[in-house]
Amino acid sequence: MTVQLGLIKKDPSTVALQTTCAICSGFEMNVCQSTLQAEWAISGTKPIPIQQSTHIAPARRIICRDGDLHDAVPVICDGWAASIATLSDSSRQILSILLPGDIVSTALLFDSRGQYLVEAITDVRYRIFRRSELKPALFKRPDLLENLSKAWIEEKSRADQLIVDLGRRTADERIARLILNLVERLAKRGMARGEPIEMDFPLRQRHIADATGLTSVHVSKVLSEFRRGGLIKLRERSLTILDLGGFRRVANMR
Amino acid sequence: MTVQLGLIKKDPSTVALQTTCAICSGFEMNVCQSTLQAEWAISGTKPIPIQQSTHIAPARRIICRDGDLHDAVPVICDGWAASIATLSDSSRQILSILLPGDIVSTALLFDSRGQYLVEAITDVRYRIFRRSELKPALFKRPDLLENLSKAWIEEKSRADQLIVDLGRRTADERIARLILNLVERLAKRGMARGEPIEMDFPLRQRHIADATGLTSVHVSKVLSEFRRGGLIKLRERSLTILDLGGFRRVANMR
DNA sequence: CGCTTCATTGATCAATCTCAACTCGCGTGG
DNA sequence: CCACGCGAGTTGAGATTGATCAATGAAGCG
Repeated sequence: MTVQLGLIKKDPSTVALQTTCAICSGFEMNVCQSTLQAEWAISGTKPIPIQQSTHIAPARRIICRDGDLHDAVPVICDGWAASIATLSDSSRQILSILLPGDIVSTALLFDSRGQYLVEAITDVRYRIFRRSELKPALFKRPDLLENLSKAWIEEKSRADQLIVDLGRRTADERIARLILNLVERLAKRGMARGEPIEMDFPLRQRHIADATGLTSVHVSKVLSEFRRGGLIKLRERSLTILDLGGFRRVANMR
Repeated sequence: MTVQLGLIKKDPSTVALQTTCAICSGFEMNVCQSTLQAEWAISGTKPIPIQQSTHIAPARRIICRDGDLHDAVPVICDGWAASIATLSDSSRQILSILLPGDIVSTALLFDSRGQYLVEAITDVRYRIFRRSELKPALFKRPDLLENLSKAWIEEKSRADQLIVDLGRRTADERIARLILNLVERLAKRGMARGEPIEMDFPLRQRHIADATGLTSVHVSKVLSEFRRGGLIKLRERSLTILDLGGFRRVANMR
């Protein structure tokens, strides 16, 4: 599907699209079809025609690996995914958990050197843009570039944070911080509500282990510990932070 | 000191400047005064006047911390430095070891949110550019932007690599990989020569520990192990890789 | 409904940390 | 010139964290 000047047919899922694309434009590149359309209506600026395609992947499916990224820049519209580095002994390290509105990696806008793969955690809807079109558009539009730089700083800052966590923190801290970071990111997207805070939490303990550099056995023990301490409730893919103060203390202390 | 149209007075250290700036322009932003001058001569393109100042810091001195970065983008001209995150218990994690030609962080070109400090490892000569001038220049010059994107991809890829190392590798592997990464980066700069490969290596074991998420006590033991195994020679701030194949094997295995 | 993946728990093991003592080289101030 | 203190490095003993192995039950999925 190619988008020209924002002229798009409505389809039955319009409402859902608008919801998630509203999230998306707040966080990322403003290049999505719906966004461009809206922008055109508001500002009168002529949107740049960017070829894009929408895809759906079921949970646990690989969305893309090295070879797939020659000209593709994927953006998560809906669902959770993870970018994962795999080692020769088949152990895995999650580099980043991708939430709706996240571009898989800002570096992909410029080059395709990715030593990792992207895997769906839940069912995922995502779009693929073509770098060969997106990149020139960026260079022409300082406002898009400004958005990009924000996404990039955010991405790098999270990577640095992860380095510190993996290098210098205990299992308890790593897990608590992973969860709190996700809570924060979800809250920004309106995906965490209530008092006490509550949200969908589709991560398996395997994912938590892969993200924190631990084994899933140990993750299970630590989570049980958290539950016993009345800090969180976590079951049936749903998470409640029962004692935010206490949990924060576990996450930051040392 | 402000550079206007590449008109600069020669000074006694011109030769040294040219040497390191040749390295620098190969790796980073091409905004340095010497580079701009040379570029002007070659291409006839009018260099952009960028205000910049040269500084010197002795080993172990902090080059900048959070607050210093409001409008400053430092680039290492000469010597080794490290960007370091410090935790509340005063333990430290090195995010990146900075070699001549490295910009401290490409994210600094867009924003000053840095939760870390930059510390000189050896005596360091560095330049500070002003973001308020550099950033607009970037947006006007696609070629500079292209250079920037390369530096950024490189930076992010190294960060991702470090995440995997800290999350999934043993002490031996982490240390060997740190050293091999440095060897590679130094070689690109012409700072590692010979057969077997030999180079200046000013890192203290403390730095290695801070970079690999280990304690310096354990680093000492692992290095002794490497020495006993005839893999490396490391003394008096000088490193020789005696058995490159064997050392690579230690670094990559699992 | 049968199979795979996920989660829990206990026992044991291994990697790394912590603590401590000692050496060495270096720079500083008396 | 010497004494001193400090940071860096080495080494050993013992403590701790988290990994590995194994067994079991529950949950998700075709």
